[in-house]
Amino acid sequence: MDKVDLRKLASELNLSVATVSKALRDSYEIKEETKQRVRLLADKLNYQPNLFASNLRQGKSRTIAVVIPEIASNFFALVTDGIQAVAEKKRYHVLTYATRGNYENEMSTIKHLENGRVDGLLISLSCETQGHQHLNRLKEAGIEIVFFDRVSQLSDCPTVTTDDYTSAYKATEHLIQNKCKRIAFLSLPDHISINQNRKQGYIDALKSKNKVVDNRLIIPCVNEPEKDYLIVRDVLSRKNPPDGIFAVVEKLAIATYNACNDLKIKIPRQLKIITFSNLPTASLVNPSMSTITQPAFEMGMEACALLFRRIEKKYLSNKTEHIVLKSNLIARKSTAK
Amino acid sequence: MDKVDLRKLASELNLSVATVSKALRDSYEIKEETKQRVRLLADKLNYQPNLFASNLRQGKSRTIAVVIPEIASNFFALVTDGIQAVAEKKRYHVLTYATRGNYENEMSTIKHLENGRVDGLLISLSCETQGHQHLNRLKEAGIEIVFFDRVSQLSDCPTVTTDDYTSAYKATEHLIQNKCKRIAFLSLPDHISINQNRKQGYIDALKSKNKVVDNRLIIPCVNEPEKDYLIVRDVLSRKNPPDGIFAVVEKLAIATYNACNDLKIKIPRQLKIITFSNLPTASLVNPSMSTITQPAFEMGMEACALLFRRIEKKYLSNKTEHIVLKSNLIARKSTAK
DNA sequence: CTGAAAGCGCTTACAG
DNA sequence: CTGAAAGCGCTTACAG
Repeated sequence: MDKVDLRKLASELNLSVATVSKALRDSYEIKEETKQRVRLLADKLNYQPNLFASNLRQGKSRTIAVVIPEIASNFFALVTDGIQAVAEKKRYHVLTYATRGNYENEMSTIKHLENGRVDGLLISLSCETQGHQHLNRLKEAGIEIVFFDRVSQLSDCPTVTTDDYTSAYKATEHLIQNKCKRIAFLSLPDHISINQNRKQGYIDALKSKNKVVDNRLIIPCVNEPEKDYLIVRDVLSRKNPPDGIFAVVEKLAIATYNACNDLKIKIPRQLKIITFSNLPTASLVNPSMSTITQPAFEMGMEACALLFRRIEKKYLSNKTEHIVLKSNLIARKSTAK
Repeated sequence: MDKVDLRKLASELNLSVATVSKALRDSYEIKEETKQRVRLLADKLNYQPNLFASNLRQGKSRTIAVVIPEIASNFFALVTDGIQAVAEKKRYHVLTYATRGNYENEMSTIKHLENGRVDGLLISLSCETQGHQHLNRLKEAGIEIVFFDRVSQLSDCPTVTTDDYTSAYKATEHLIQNKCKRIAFLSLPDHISINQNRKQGYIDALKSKNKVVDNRLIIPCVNEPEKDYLIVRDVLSRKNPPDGIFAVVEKLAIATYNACNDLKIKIPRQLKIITFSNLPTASLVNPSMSTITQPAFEMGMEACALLFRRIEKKYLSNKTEHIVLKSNLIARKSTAK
């Protein structure tokens, strides 16, 4: 079975390649009867246009890239799912890249996107990301960028985030109300905006209750499972250990649960825990875990829809959209009095 | 800043486009000095070759597609992670498509891949998949296919799976040893090979212990969270309910936990549960969950490596590789006597 | 060692 | 309404 291309269709139909191409693109220039003949044969021979040829010619790709720190996380998996759902409807293809929280990876990935391979980029920054030259160059190359969750404050790109400051404030308040005196904030590396917002919410909530903000209770983790576990266990083994943990991501909460099991610390009696999380088993763990749950799937959909708005009508892009979605605080047993 | 293409480099360097292209591809035809001049300028101007042009010309894409039923599942997220890790090293791009367990989706996705957009496909079949014409056509188009986990018995493509029959046999045996008399097998829709292997393992284990296989204890779920929950709750509310549940995927186990909570059924006293699962919180749920854990990340790596072996040396492809990885049975409290 | 030329398979402005 | 021709940006067989 030879390859079916426009030339083949054209010769079988005694038409020119130009006419066949236009017919398949439903051009007003072509009469209905011809269009039908063309479509019929194209279907019969299962013609599939060569995307590289048409992308090259048209200068667009109907493809977007998604760059995330990791795939195997409930949050990012749900976001990606939401992105796919929207992209699929638009008949766009989705290239996914995991940076593993590594800045070098992120830079080289983005550099490889500069050749027009994609029309747009949805990105959640890796933990280590600091500079923005690589993203600026991409923008200059005419590729639309939308940040989600872990956004950059330095660029004027559109963003989709959740109300991290407010959620963190409420979560801290919740711990205080349930009698926590020494609340440890388990954080990711510091230059992530999301982390800064959450930390600020935590700090402001403490201040508003006239609690002293103790720097030793802001625990920077490193985003490596084993090391994070050791850091957490270390904190819980201190002479004057915390009686409340506010974890900025779910894997730190899991590390805390594991450390408590190993150290025989009772949750919530000796230690209360709340965390940002999209774990489907939050209500099933022992004890059930209080969470702030982000609308991850929705975030993916919103971010992708926003990206398409930008791709499809660039001329309107003088204003920069910032969408903020609400997270949900669900109190369970891990923070019970 | 205009676009930097070969022509631009060539004119700045007083060379021909052909020479520049060859220099960048490190051709033996070009002298070292010229190569260096070219590379220097290319770096300086941040030249990125247009992939559509070069793919069109060369007839390959350095891109693979991953088609999975869903992204937001620990298992598939881990597999995808493993795939990415290998693809990244080979400097390949990865297009991801989620079929949502829908056959139509799977067909149309695969049809769109027939145009040479990718060099290879890694696929785990959707629950509903039955026919194989769409995959056969893709093969005829010269695109290499590797199946993983949910494989097809009908094609002669290479596969990467786990030892599902054996694992299921052992899991059933484990339940019997812990005194279960009526073990319900919660299954996915039936035409998935993985499901058939797991079911056969279950049946054979029962037979080997001289237990009757009661068809009513093979419970087909439908792969929709709410409906599955209702099916499970219904089973547990029967007059003569099961005292053991063997779930073929983790979401059915989660449904079971939820149903037990609602119906006040005590695990493991009244009901024991074991499931195939990659949940990071299996040891933290209440009670901790006995699992058969598949090496998901490794499966992704193996499948991707196998695909590259096929892509890179098709001439050797007269034998079909089938890789089987070992799963791990981890007994926890949910199956304790 | 370098370059002119053809061609990958499309799309589209233009002519008829 | 149809078609001839140019061109998207590369790569490569061939000539010199």
